[in-house]
Amino acid sequence: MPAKTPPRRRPTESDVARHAGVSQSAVSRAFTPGASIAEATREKILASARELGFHTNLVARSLATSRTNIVALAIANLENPFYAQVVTELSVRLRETGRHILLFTTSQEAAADPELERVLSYQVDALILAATTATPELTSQCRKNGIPIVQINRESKIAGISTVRGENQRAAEQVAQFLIAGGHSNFAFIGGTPDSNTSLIRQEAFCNHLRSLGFPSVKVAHGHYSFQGAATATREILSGDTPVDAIFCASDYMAFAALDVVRREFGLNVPRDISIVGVDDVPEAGHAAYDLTTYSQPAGSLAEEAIKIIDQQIAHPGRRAQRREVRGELILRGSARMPETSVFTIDGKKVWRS
Amino acid sequence: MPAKTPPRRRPTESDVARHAGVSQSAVSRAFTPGASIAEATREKILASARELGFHTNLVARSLATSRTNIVALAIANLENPFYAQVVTELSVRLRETGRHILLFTTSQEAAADPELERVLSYQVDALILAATTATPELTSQCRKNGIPIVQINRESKIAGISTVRGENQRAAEQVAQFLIAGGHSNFAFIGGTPDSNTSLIRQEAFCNHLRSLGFPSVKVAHGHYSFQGAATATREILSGDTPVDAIFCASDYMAFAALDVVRREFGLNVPRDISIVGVDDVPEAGHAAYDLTTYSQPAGSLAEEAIKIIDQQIAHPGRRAQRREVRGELILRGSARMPETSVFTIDGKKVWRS
DNA sequence: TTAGCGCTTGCATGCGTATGCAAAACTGGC
DNA sequence: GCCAGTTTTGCATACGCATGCAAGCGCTAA
Repeated sequence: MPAKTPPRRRPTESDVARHAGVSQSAVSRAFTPGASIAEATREKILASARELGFHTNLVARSLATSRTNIVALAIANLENPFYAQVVTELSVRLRETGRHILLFTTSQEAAADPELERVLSYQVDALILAATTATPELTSQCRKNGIPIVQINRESKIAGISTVRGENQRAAEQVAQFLIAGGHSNFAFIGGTPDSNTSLIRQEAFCNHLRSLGFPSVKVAHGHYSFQGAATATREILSGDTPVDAIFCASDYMAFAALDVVRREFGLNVPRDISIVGVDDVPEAGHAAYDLTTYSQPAGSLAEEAIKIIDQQIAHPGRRAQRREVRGELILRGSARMPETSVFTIDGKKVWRS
Repeated sequence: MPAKTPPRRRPTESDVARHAGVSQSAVSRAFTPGASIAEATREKILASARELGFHTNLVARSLATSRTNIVALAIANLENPFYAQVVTELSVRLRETGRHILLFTTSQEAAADPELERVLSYQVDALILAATTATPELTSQCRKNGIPIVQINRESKIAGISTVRGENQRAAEQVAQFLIAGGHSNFAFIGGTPDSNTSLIRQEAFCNHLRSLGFPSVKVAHGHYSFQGAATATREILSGDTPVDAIFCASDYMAFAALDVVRREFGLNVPRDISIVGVDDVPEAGHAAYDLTTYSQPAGSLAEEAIKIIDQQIAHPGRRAQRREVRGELILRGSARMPETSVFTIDGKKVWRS
């Protein structure tokens, strides 16, 4: 009966050292960029390492350096393609600096997610939250441990949390202006969760702008950032007794649901009977099936800014939290009636100049 | 000038031990389920830990136990909602056993991704590949180090890699049967990448089945699993001189592109002029804008089986690689012409019995 | 009262790498 | 050929936790 394959221990630096006839520290230095080691020795060591199939044990390195090069990413709503994009963009950019993502999928009300406290145990270098918010406890714990937190697309009332977001205020106002120019007069808004301040800011900017221009009050419903939720919200809005000829949705994903319901269940023609506008400009918004007019929020830029903030906070631990805004623009497509004037075509792209 | 906040070192077990008047090992045991420790001591320690804000340092624990409780997940195509679902399902299930995901986004041809070798450095407990395949080198490295590999939705010619997939063969045959029953006679297939064997198996089963029944040869084009790629493939298929009245796509995501092109660019009516069928049954397939007929491939089951395999491999390191198939079913919606017979409505759901 | 047993506890060491410090090996100039 | 200066190297220890082992403890039974 053949002996079991020995549980072959992974080679360590000591193994490599022995094989190359040097000390363990030499091996360590051979793998540390900028360390003091002769080129010849270094090559001899790398050769041995290759031969033995050695790979630096990052766990041990992390213990010794107390840096893991791991960033925790908590994300809700991965089914929303916008956040899938955010994940991808973050991943690509972090990889450029040799870092990786430890993924936590959470519910929207991460406020209540105790699981997130585990980030503290994992000794991650930073914490990024997308579509969720940190609890005050988590925040203070992280601060105590010097772990910077950045929230993407969610504001926070808590001090100490940095924020990256799109142009919520401007987006809402531009959309309002655009819909007015398109001749609409009965507006509705589909928000995310009632407590999401991103959604709230958009809602208030949208409503205030319209109110200040004398339009009747905006119908508001909440889609909770989910597809089904938004579908329900749309039904609610269209079933009321006041007519609605334009719906502004707090995300493209919810706008898709609105389009579905408006067309299939209410038999309306878009944009003849009703206009629908979203926010994000996810790839799907450009697909023929939706052809959604929307205010963009570039995932790549959000990711980039988030990482910049993290890096700064790591470099200057004392520095206070930052808030950054990333520019977007109104993307004209077929889901909203075009104004008769002020629409120009530049480089084959339609643009509206208010 | 006020002193800077001291770089407050995180409390360690020794700190807690001192505070609670016990030894460091006692603290360790207090946090190790099943360890030998008196309940009273344990509580005293937990109290101290809470007071000091102590959290187990998982890096140190990992070094000591040589288990990280981290599973590496390499994923291509996160923009395809199917894989976003897979990620979520894996995340939820792994969390149940206290594990987390270290995310690697790769290109489809991960064959060429050297970045993945890093999983070896991170000492992960297992490696899951979704929509990509491992290189032989990576595979042997992993085997040497006792890291099990599971591929989701991609077969592998390499020994030592476990596999979880949907019913590729049956799916293709069922779809062929269904389209025939719907009265179609000119078929096309849009595959993923030419070297994806998942796509190949579907293609061959589809084509062989039709050929054996005497239908003209199936037009084949490759969409490379991307939206734009599938759009191009669709144009290619429809621009030929032979007519096509049914397209089977290797994924829902590509089917969406086909629908877009067929409708917008060729002005065809679906399903009157042409039928389109996908595979996966992603949530979007049920949305009104697509209403796609498709063969399902349950992401949750795939995730579950993948984890089961991993756990077995970890428990029995010697055991050889496994291949599992997860059941799906044909989901009838509006993108494909209904056969005039054999379609029943069960629980409000349409079902086809060939 | 004491031997014996089982449950708790602490001691000591190991996990694999990084790094300050001092010793060793070079280097170049004279 | 020798010395001062510069690299390069090895030694020793730290990082924070887990765990085998033996000592300590309380309790039961004789």
